[in-house]
Amino acid sequence: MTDRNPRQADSPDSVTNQWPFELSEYLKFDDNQWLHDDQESFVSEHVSKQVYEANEERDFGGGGSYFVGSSSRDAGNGCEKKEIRERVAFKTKSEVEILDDGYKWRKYGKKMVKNSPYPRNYYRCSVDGCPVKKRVERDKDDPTYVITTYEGMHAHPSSC
DNA sequence: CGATTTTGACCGGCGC
DNA sequence: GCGCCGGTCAAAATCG
Repeated sequence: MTDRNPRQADSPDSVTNQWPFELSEYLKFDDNQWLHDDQESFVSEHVSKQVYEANEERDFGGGGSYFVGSSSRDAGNGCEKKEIRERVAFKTKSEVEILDDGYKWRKYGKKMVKNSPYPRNYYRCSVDGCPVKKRVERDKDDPTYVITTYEGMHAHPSSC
């Protein structure tokens, strides 16, 4: 890595905090199956309508953020310690896919997707006990956009 | 020196 | 049964 933002890795306060980006859209699915064949079209359309001011300078400025959530089938369960697989898809406009959200990520794989001429990067939380995984992929239609998919919740202290 | 990255290969699941 | 796809791990190399 070249430079890591001076953000804290696991602070009791920052964990509950939100990302430095501006979340505008928020979608929620149960057993979402996003990222399919024609899914790309619906994403493009959705994101297209979400325009914002040009705030990106060198980091990402945030703004057009797309979000897709899944899992959560049992109602009345906010904090579980089982294998909760929360999927959070995030579309952000940035040139770099290494968006530092406050955690340390260790890349563990790169794969080429058929739908996109760009490779997909697989990241994982370097913190021990953190089953959180991150998937970063570039948009096929808009290379300026990066789709970050978070999987799982941080198992850091002060989380529940 | 340690941590992290990189590429390739391997594995499991699913489809046909 | 085989092929394909996606995902993960591994070893080695590199950076700070």
